[in-house]
Amino acid sequence: MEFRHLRYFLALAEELHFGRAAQRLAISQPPLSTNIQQLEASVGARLFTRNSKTVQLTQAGQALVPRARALLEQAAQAARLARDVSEGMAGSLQVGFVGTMLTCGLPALVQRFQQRHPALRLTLRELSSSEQLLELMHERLDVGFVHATRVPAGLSRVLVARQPLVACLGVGHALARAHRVRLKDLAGEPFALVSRVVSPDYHDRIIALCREAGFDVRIHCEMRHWLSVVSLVAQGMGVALVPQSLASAAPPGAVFVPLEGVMDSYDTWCLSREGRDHAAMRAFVEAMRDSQGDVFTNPRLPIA
Amino acid sequence: MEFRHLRYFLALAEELHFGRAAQRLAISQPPLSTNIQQLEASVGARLFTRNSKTVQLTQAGQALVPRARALLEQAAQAARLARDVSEGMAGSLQVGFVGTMLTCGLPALVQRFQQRHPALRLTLRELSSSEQLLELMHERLDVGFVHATRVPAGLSRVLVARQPLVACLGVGHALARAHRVRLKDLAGEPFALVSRVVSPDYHDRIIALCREAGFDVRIHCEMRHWLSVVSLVAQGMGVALVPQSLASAAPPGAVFVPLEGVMDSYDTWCLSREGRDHAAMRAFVEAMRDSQGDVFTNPRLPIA
DNA sequence: TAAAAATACTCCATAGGTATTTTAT
DNA sequence: ATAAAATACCTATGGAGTATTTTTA
Repeated sequence: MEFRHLRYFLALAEELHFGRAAQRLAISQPPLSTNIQQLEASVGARLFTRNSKTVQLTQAGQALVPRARALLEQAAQAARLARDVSEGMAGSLQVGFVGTMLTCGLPALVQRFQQRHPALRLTLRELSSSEQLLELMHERLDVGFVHATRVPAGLSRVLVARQPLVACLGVGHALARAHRVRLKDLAGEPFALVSRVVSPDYHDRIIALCREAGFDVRIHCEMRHWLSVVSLVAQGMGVALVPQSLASAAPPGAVFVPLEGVMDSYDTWCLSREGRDHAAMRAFVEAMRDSQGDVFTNPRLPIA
Repeated sequence: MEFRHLRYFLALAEELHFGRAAQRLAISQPPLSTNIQQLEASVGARLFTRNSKTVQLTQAGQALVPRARALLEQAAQAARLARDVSEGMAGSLQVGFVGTMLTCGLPALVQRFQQRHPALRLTLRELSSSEQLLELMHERLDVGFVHATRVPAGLSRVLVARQPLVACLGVGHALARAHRVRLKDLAGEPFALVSRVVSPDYHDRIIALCREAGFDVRIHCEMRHWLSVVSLVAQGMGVALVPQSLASAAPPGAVFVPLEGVMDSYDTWCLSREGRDHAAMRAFVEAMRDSQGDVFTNPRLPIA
C-alpha cells in the first residue's frame, strides 16, 4: 500500500467514476484502474463494484474511506510537526531556574515566549544552580538560569540579570530608615543566609564580603529558599544580604537598604548546551538575549 | 513522503547506523542514504545529525518517530479492517425482526453469531413486517425477520421458523383444560388481535380462518404487540390465536391449547437484499439457514 | 449501441545496485 | 588511517501514457 493508492482511492470514492477521478488526479484513466486494482490486491478485498455504467463502494471500501483520509491527514501532520520542531515552533523545552528569577521578570518573559511559540511545551523547574548544572550535563534540562562563577565546558552562557546585593532589615531595625548602610555596621548582627547546600556560591560570597569588611558573619539561621530568608527578616529575626529584586516580592515587615561601597553584583546567567540541535532552545536563549534590558529591569552595572 | 521512507526512517532511527539499518532492510547503504535525504527534503527538516562516526536523531527526528510508527501501524490496520469487512468479520449489520422472534430463539442465535464475529456491530430493531420491507428496500436494514405472504422483487428469503397457531385462553376459561380446541368453539368470544396496522398479514388471516370455521371474529381489542395480546388474555379479557412460541414467554394467567383441524402455520422468513455486496449479511443469513433446526425448536411442518 | 472500465503495450522516471569519493575522528 | 556516509553512475522495475478491447445496461 502506498500513499498514492490512498489518494487515488479517495478521489474515486468521491467521484465514483474512473474518468472524472483520473481527470481530478491529473492522470489518465488506465493507470487509475491499475492503481485501484493494486490497492485491492494489497488490501485483499474488493473496494468498488464496477461495471461499464456504475461504480460503487463496497462495504470494505466504505470502511476504508475514513481510514485513508486519516492516514493522509496524519502524514501531513507528521511532516508539519517535524518541520515545526526543527524550526523551534514545536516540541518541548525543559527550563531550570533559581528562586530569585521569580522576582526578576522570568515569569513574564516565559509567558511572552510561550505566546509566540504556542505549540512548544515548556516545563519549568525551580532548582539550585548546582542541580541545574548537573541536569544540563545529563541533558535533562535544556536551559538553566543559574548563579555560577564558573561554567563547565560544553555549556554556553548569556548574562540575563545583574543586580546589586542590598541589606534586608526588619522595619524595627535601627538602620531601617537609613539611605545607605555600610556592611561593617552589620557586624555582630544575626544573619539569615540561604543554606550552603542550596547555594554555595552565594553563601561563600557573603562570608567573604563580610570578612573583607572586617568581621565574621554570625550565622543565625540557614534557610532553604530566598523567600524564607526575607520572611524571617520581616519577622525581626535577623538581617540578610540579598539580591535587590527580592524587594519586589517582600512581605510588609522587610526593608531593603543599598550597601555603601560594595560593588559586588549578583549575576544570573542563562546556560544551555553548546552545539545541540535544538531550535527551540536556541530560540529561547535568543529571546533571553534580546530582552535583557526589557524585562530584567534592575540597575545595569557594566557587564564584564 | 512514502511509506517506504517511513520504514527506512524507523530502521535507521533504531539502528543509528546506515550500514546496519540497510542490512536490516535488505537493501544496500547508498539507497538508504538517498531515501533519508528524500524524506528530509519532503518533510523540510533535518531528521538525523550524521558524520562518519555517529548518527543521531535530531529533535525533529525524535518527534517523527512515534508518528511514523503510528502511520505504518494504522495503514496495516486499515487494510486489515477492509479485508475483515469484505469477509464479513467486521463492519455493521442492521437486523430487523418482528416481536414473536423474541420468544422464538432469535436472541440466543444472534448472541452465538456475535461471538463468532466479535468485530461486527449488530444493531437490532423490533419492527413490523411491513416496516421491515420498507427499510430493506431503502437499504436501512440488511436483514429482516418477517411474516409475509409475498416478497418484493430484489429480496431473497429463507424460512427460519414455522409454527402452528394455538388458542390462547385465560386459565378461567371453560376450555382452558381441554387438550384440543376447535376453532368454531370460539365463535362469539371476545378476541384480542394484533392491530392490522402492525401486522396486516396476521390480522387478515385470523379473520379468514374464523370465517372458514363459520363465524365472524368479534374483535374486542386491538393491541400493538403480541405480548400485549397474551397479557390481556391472561387477565381474562378475551381469547386469541397466537403463534405457539409465545407460550414460552407467557404470564401465569394464560393457557395455550392446540387447534384441531387448523393446518395453517405461521411462518417467519429471514429476508435480505439480493446481490448486495455485504459479506456480513451473507454470513448472517447463512448462519440462519444452518441453525434452522437447532434454535427454532418448534414443530416442523413440511416446508413448502 | 454507446459509454466506460479493463487490457496491451510502450516509454521513461526512479528505486536500488556497484564502485568510488569524501569526511571526520 | 579508517570507518562510514555521500556521491556518481548504471540497471531494471514499474508507473503512467496511448491505443485498443471488452463489457453491460
